[in-house]
Amino acid sequence: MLEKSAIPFHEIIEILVDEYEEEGWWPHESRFEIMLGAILVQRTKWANVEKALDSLKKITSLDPRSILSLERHDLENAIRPSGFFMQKSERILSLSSLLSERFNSDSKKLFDLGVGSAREILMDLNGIGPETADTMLLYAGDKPVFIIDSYALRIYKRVSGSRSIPSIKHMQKCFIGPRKITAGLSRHIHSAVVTHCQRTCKTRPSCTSCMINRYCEEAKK
DNA sequence: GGCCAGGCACAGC
DNA sequence: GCTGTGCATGGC
Repeated sequence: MLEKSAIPFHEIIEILVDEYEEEGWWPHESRFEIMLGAILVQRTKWANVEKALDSLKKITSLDPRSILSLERHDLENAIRPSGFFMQKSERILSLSSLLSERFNSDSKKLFDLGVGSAREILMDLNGIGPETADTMLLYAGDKPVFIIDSYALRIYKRVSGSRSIPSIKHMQKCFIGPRKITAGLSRHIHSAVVTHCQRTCKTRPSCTSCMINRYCEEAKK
């Protein structure tokens, strides 16, 4: 009976993907900027991340060495709007040191090691967990990685009416369906899931206006 | 003024 | 292994 599911998840995801374009919702100018954004956005809204990135752009050239040359106080002040500024400045310095020392500040070299190795190296850094690592792999490394975040989990739980936490493999199977995972598909699914959860399937959901409510246990309540 | 936001680490069961 | 908690700011 384990992980048996009659819910047509990939049909649901198809609807969301059709509804929400992947309109460059993660703006960036470099791989490193994406990686910084992935740290800065932890438990924070993107609007606040933009403030932090804008401030950083004014005082650095947004590359690892330039970040490392900052006074700690200036780094903290720049990223203050994104919250948790002491933790996040520590995490940003760890990442910058890693890239500077082991990859000559070229993050592409890290991703060229492949998904498995790159993920392991990133997760060894304090403050980079599975979601942040996978976000970096997908958006900065252009790797075909499926991101499980709290939004994907929310949709899974509400649609299925299940309280238990499914395995990552199971969720991936549900969301991707029979298709082959590509970076492009994964980005599109991830952005659609996030957008849907921000606009409709919020902490307190607006089920009456939801385009997938006919599939959803939560909406039947 | 309370609640929430693209997590993670760490302590205590 | 799982659950609770601290981390901090900004916007509704």
